[in-house]
Amino acid sequence: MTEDKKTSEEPSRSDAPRPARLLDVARLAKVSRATAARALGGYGTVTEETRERVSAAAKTLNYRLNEVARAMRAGRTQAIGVILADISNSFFANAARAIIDISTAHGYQALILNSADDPEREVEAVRVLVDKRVDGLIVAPSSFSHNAHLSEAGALSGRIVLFDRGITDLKLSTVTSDDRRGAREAVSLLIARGHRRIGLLVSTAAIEGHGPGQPRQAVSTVRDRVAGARDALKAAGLDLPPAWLRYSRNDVAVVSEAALSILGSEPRPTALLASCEEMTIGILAACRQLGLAVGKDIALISFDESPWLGVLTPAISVVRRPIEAMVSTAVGLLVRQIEAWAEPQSIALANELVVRESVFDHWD
Amino acid sequence: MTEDKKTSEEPSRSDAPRPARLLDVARLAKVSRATAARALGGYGTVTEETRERVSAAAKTLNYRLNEVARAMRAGRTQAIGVILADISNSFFANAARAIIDISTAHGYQALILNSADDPEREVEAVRVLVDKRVDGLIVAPSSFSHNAHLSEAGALSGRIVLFDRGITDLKLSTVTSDDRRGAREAVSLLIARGHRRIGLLVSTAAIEGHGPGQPRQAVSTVRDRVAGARDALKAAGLDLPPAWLRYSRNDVAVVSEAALSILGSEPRPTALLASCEEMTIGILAACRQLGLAVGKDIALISFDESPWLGVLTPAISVVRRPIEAMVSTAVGLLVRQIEAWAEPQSIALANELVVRESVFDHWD
DNA sequence: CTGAAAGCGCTAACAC
DNA sequence: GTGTTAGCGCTTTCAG
Repeated sequence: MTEDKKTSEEPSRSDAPRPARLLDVARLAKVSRATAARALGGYGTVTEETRERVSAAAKTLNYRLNEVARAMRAGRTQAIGVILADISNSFFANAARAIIDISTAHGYQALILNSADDPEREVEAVRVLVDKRVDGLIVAPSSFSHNAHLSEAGALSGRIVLFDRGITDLKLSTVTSDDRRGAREAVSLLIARGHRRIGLLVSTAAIEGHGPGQPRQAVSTVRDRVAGARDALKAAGLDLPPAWLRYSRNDVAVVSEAALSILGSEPRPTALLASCEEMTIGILAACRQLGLAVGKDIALISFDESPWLGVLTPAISVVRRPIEAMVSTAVGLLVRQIEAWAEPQSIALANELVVRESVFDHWD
Repeated sequence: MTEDKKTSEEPSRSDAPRPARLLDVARLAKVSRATAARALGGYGTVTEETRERVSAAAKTLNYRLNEVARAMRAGRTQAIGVILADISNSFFANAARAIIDISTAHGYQALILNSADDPEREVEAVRVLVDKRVDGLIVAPSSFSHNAHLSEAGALSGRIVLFDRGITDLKLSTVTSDDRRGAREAVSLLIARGHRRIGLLVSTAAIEGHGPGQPRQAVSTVRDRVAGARDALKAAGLDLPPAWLRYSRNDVAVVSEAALSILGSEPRPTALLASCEEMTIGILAACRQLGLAVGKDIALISFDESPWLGVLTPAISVVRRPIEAMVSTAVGLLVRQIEAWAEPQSIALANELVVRESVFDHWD
């Protein structure tokens, strides 16, 4: 029993006694560390009597397993790293809360970092999380092309899931929503209701201010939504003049300006598609300023559901993205890849078009 | 140089080679681990030449420090645990994103957990985070009284900061906003504008459904806001009949019902104070249903700012709580307690009353 | 059924 | 200036 030398008794500077270790429990129970570990861990074979003695000792000393040591020993941290593109965007904020709950339910701790849509910060975030030895990574990439750090993320190969935004030339698991289709259906509805002049306000970090041209770095969600809208317009033989299309940085002031610019064009669109909650807010602000009534002068459909949208007068129609399901799928996929060496796969979940009062008939 | 036995060369099942260790770097650079550590860590003394050799070796092997091992050795994880009372509440969702950014800026990783306002889950969350050996804890407690786990959080004593909600009989650092005053000012404004019948809709997890009686477990924010409102009413000699006061669970359906119940009372209040964004949404839903116009039939002030509130017609007035500053203060305080053994202190930050169109004059 | 001992990857006190 | 060595707290052969 006289293994290990006894620890120094000098009190730490803090008034709190350092937590008990397994060794302390073993000593008190008069067994070896191995036995104590077996008793507490519920594996191996221990007499019922010793088990109880050890449990009692553990309780007495208020013993708690040191997860850092366990992680070190096991080579697994039971943590997944999460890098969100822009946590100030409500979509990612909502994703964050779902991730916290769902990864906890899977027995993993989520370490969430924000890249603020800056590729440099994203690279750094990957580094930090890899250094922390997370067991896997969920990334909403900030750039379509700048992604070497993902393919080469060394030890994590095969344990990365792309979230919300796809990168076609990387064979990584990817969970998205089918936004091309979502946008197509939304615009098709507007067309079916008689609208002929339809504008688009699209959020992207890949631009300074706002403008009509698609930025090179635009991520897949941006591309898909615009493509989907164009699909629908084209099918109806309609045009999308630059004046009615605005890519905008996701910043209140800029968005309002972008919205004003679309709504100030001549002729003005009778309907708008907004790519996220923040774009909708900008449009509402612009309408207020111009004295235009949504649901009367301007039809509006927004991406992303939010509780307040349904209680406005008029209530705002949305393309509801299945955030919970997306997160749940992403975490599930990742956990399977971590624990069962599963193959990467890509999944695009369906959106739901929720029609409310902001869409009205408009026949010239 | 021939310390340690060489590691087995068997390839791991994964195609990814296990990451290089300090020992590998040392070998390649033909120095000892200690020297390699010194060279890489930039402490101690090493020749410029060896330093470069080691750096080169590290780069070649793509060496990254194992933070788990470092944490184990150092006894510090550079992580802070965060337990939020209800992350589905927009206030805490906003706090979460601020915490992620701000703790990163302080060089700490935030481990965020959600107690869903359940004391049991909160106790469990503390346990999990203590086991992970976080360096400190930020907690938005779910209960006013059920808090033994906080006072006795063993090794963490002196490194806990209460966030948003205070617990008077625990001498822990606490960061709150001055909600009693916030509510008082809001109600005073309504009174000054001529309102005499003022209702309150207050969110609390400590109740099933909704009702007029304050739950025992109600946390400090709930108590303070109601107390502040009562202060103002009392000063004006006004009454708060039970029919105009509703404590409600933070659930869309329940909130709407609670709002309907207040607005359905006879006589009906001419003004309402809502304790958070979700309460405001419930009130808007109820008003829609009853055909009442906010800003005309019903004056409204809400706690918590949110971008959409300002673009409604009418724009909603709010008691703006300084979320960023609160988080920043809490993290700063905690870091100081971790790194400099600072004393606990309590700070209540001022709210700002933002008056918008939802408040109107009402003289009988 | 239980104990001794090795070692996860790192750092730091102590030699040389 | 550089190397040796002893752990941090845990798990897990391998003996007994």
